[in-house]
Amino acid sequence: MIKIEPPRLRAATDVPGGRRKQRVSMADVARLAGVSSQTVSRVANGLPGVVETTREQVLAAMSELGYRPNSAARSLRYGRFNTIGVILFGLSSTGNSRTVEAIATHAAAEGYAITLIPVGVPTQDNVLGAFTRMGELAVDGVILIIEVHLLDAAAVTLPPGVHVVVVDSDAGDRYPVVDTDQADGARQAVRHLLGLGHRTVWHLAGPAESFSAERRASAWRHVLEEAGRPVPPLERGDWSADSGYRAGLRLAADPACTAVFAANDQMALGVLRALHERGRRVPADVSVVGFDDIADAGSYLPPLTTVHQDFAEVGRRCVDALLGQIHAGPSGPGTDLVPTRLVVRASTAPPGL
Amino acid sequence: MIKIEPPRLRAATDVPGGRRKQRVSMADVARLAGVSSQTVSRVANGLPGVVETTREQVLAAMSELGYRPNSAARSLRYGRFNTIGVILFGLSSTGNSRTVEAIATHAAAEGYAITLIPVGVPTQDNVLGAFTRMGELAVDGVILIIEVHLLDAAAVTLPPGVHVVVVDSDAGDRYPVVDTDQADGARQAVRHLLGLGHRTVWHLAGPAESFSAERRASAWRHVLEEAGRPVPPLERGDWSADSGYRAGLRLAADPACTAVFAANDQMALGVLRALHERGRRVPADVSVVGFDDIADAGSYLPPLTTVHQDFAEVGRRCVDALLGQIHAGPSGPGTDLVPTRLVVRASTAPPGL
DNA sequence: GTGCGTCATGTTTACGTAAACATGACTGCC
DNA sequence: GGCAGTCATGTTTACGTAAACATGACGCAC
Repeated sequence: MIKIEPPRLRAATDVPGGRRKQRVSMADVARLAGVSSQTVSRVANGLPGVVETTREQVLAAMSELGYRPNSAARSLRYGRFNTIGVILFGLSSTGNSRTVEAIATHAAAEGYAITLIPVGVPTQDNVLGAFTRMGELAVDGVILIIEVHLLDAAAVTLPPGVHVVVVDSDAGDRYPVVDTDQADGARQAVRHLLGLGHRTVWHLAGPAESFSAERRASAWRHVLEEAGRPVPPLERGDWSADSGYRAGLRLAADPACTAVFAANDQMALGVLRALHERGRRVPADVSVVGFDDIADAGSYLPPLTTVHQDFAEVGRRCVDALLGQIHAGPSGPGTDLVPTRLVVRASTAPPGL
Repeated sequence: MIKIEPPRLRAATDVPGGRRKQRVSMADVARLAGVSSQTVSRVANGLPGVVETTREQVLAAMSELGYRPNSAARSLRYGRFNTIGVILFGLSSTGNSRTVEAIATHAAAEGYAITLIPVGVPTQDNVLGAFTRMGELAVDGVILIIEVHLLDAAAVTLPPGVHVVVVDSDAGDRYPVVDTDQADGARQAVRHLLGLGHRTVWHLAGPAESFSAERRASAWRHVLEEAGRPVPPLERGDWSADSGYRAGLRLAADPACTAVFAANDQMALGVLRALHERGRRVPADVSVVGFDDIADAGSYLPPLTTVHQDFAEVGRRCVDALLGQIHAGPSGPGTDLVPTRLVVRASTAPPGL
C-alpha cells in the first residue's frame, strides 16, 4: 500500500489514466464542464437559474463521466434516507412475501426504497439484534411484520423518534397497526359452513404464538357460541401443509366432523390430503375452508373455498401510514383493518350430500 | 415556519426542552461527556487508546442521549454503504422469495443490509427505470434476479463500477452468474420417467421469456433425443397452477401421454387437477414430475415427485460472490451451478400399472 | 536532570451535496 | 447616462463521521 502523491491534488485529472477514482462527484463534473459544483447541483436537481447552454455543457459532462449522485451525501445533507426498513421473520409464508412485495412496489412509487431486515429464528436475542441493527440503519421509518409480543418479551423499545407501522398484531393500542380483518374473515368462513347446514365447525388453528392465528380461532369460537353450537376441540398446526395433514388425519377419524375451517390454505391442503387418504370425500363427506386465497388454492383437489386476503392493500396502507408519519409527524396508535372476502369454490357443500 | 435563533448555537442544550433536535450526533455526546467528538468516535468503534474511566463516561452519555450512529455520514466517510441491492420482478414466485430470503439472511450475517428494487411489469421502461434508480441508490453491489435478456432488450448497461451478480440467466459470459443447475435437474426428472419404463415424456414448459424455462425445456428435449425417443409437442404455461390446469386438460385428452414433466410445481399441481377431473389416475395412468420442491409439494394429491432446488444455497453463493467482488475487486464472468436433487414421491410409477 | 518515547486526548480535514449568501454582468427605465 | 433590479453563477458553510496529524503529560533511562 504505497501512497506517494498527496491526496486529492490532481485526483480528477488522474482519472482516465492511473488508478481510477472510486466515484465521480459533482466537483469532477464541474471541473470538466468548467463551472462550479453548485451549478452542477442545480442542473442535477432541475432547479431554475441555469442558462440553457450551461445546462447542456453540464449534462454532457455528466454523461461523459457517468456521474451518479451520491445518496449518502444527499442523505447526510437532508437528514432523510428515503428508505423504509421492513423487519420480518421470513418470506416463506405467502402472506409475508406478498405483503413485502406490495410494500416495495408502493414505496418505490413514492420514491422510497425498502431495506429488508430478516430475523432468522424468532428468539429474543435475534429480535433484539434486529432492532439494534435497525437503529443504525439508514431508514426513515420501519414496518414491523412480526409478532409484537416477541418484541415485548425481549423488553425492547423502538428507538425514540423512529416511525413505525405494525402489521398483523394486537399492538393497536401502542402503534399504528395495519392488518387484514382476521376476525371478520374467520366469521365469514364459519358462517358460510353453518349456513350450509353443518351442525358445527372444527377449527385447525395456527401456532399459538401467532396473533392472527389466535384472532381467527377466537372469531371461530365466538361465532359457534353465538349460534349456540357445540365447540369442538381445537386442532393446532404450524401453518405448514404437513401439520395440516397430521391434524387432518385426526379429524378424519372423527365421523362427526363434517366441516373444517383451517387457518390457512396450506394447512387446508394438508387436510384435503388426509381426508382423501382416509376415504372421506370433500365436499360430500367433509367441507373444508381455508384462509388466504393463495394463488394455488383454486387448483387444489377440490378447488378450495377460502377467505381472500388483500395483501397488496395491506402493503399499500402500511406505506401510506408510514409516509404520513414521516412527512406529517407521528400519528397515534390505532388499527386499520383491510376487509376480507369469502371465495366459494368446490370444497364446501351441505353435509351428507 | 419561524426561525429566530441562530442555528446551531445552543442546539445541544436546547434539546430537552424546546423543539427536539432531529438526531443525536457525536458532538452532542461529546459535549455531555466533556470530551472531544473524536474520543466518542473511538469509543463507538471500540478502538483502543481510551482510558477506562473516559470510556465509561462516554458510554453513559451515549445511552443517556440515545445516541445512534448516522449511517449516512458513515457511508459518506467510508465510501461504502454496507448494503446490497436486489433487483427482481416480484416475490410472488416461491423461488424468488426463498432466494431473496436467503440473500437477506446471509447478507445480514456479513453485516450487509439488502435493499429491494422491484420492477413491476417487466417492460423495458420499467427495467430501465429500476436501473436508473439503482444507480442512485445507496448500494455497494447488485444482485439481479431478472431475465437478463430484458436488460439487453432495454439496451441498458449497468453503471460502470457497480458490482453485479446475476441469478437464473445465461449471462455467464458477461457477468458472474449463480444458478440452480436447471439442465441437470430436468435431466434427472426425464431420466427418472424413462427409467420407469415410459416410452417418452411430455413437457409443460414455463414462458418462453424465462431463461430457466428454456433451459429445462432444452434439457428435456436433449435427453429424449439422446435416448432416441419421440419428442412430443411442447406445452407452455406461465408458471401458474391455472395455466398448468389448462395444459393438463390438453394432455389428458391424449391417451398416449403417460408421463408429464412440468417445469414447476405449481403447474404440476394444475396438471394433477386436470388429470383428476378427466378421470386419469396419477400415477397409475399418468406420471407427473414437478420442479422446485416447494413446501407444499409433498401434500399434493398424490404427493409430487419433483426436482429439489436449493434456493438457500443459491442466495448464499450470490452474496458470497458479490462480497468477494466488493472486497477483492471485480471478478470475471462465469457460472456457478448449484446442484439439484430429484425427490421421488407418489406421483410417478411405471406406465400401465 | 535532561531527553525521548508512550499514550490519552484534542484539532484539522475530507467525504459529496445543497442551502444560503455573495458577486458581477447585463437590462431597462428615467 | 446613471442607477436599481434581475439573473446567472460562484463561494462559503454545514450535515456527522473518522483518519491523520498535533499536543501535552507522564515515566523511565542515561
